[in-house]
Amino acid sequence: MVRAEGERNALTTLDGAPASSSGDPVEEVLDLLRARGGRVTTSRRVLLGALFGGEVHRTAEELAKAVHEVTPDVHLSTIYRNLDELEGLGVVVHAHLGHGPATYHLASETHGHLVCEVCDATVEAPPELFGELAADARLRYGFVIDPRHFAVLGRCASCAAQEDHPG
Amino acid sequence: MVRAEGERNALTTLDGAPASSSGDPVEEVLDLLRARGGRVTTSRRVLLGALFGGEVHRTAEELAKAVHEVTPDVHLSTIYRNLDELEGLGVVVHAHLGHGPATYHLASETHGHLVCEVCDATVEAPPELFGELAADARLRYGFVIDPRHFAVLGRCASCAAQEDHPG
DNA sequence: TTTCCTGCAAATAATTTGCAGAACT
DNA sequence: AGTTCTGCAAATTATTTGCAGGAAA
Repeated sequence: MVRAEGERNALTTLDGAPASSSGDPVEEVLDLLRARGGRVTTSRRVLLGALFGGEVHRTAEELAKAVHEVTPDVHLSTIYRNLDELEGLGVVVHAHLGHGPATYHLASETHGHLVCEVCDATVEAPPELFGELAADARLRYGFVIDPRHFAVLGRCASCAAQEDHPG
Repeated sequence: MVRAEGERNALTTLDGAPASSSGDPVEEVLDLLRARGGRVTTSRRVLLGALFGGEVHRTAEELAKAVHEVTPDVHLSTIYRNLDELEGLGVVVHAHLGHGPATYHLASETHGHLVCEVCDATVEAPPELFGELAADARLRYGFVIDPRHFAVLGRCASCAAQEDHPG
């Protein structure tokens, strides 16, 4: 289940266009950004570096902390603006896992989330888990669920167990 | 699908104890509150009146507006505190439907939510829709999903249609 | 008369925005 | 040069909290 850092690939969700440059996923995204009229800046490169390495789910604040280890002067508002930009590019998605701040992750890391209301543990669930629900929702309501932007709340295994036999 | 106001019942989730008084659901909840050492106040009675009549999903702000039509001096912070109290009693639950403020509704109105990311429309989905997901989540992860505190994001029928044939 | 509840003001947390200067193309 | 980004400060939104007076039991 642990994923090596180099293993992550960029732009897999963007219709098969073979990314141009180096093979470095960060540079691939930066190329895309430039192709869309955006500018390649240090803060964006470092943010992407943080996104492609490290924990999957991170808040803007946590990403800022990672960015600051390389470039301490990047302002939090810049992180927010860049995450927004990257989301528009389809590279990043955010999700609201229970209460607290939103978390951001790579769009290529598509999954749903099961979030424990008691201990805040997050289980990443493969999209298949939602297949039946997706089919039913479409059939009954014409509703197309978004498998990426997802948080289902409840009790994780250990917290549920503790509630069944308290004390 | 439209539900007459008087039809709503109180305390259905609380283990079968037949509520004492008048049959008015508001008064039933107030009895419960008093039994737990709480005090029956005007702001609580009016808030419960608002919850038992009117739109199902409302934000604290919207509930405050409804309360103010009867008693204009109830402070928003009191609404929050009372909603919290009622949630502790199991009478009310809140859910985060996409972005924006939390919404509150009666615990007896149990359902999941399908929220459109484009137009914010909310479809109330019966718990059965999540049956398969609930079973799989429990089987594969030991995770017990909470069918009440739920928001699945995606595209509603009309917004999904518009994306398929744009323009 | 004791404990709980309320209004008010202020604090908090997460995020957004206006602006003037700095950096990319 | 011309547009886009950035840092900073301040505004916004949603919610919480401390406190001192007022009300329910």
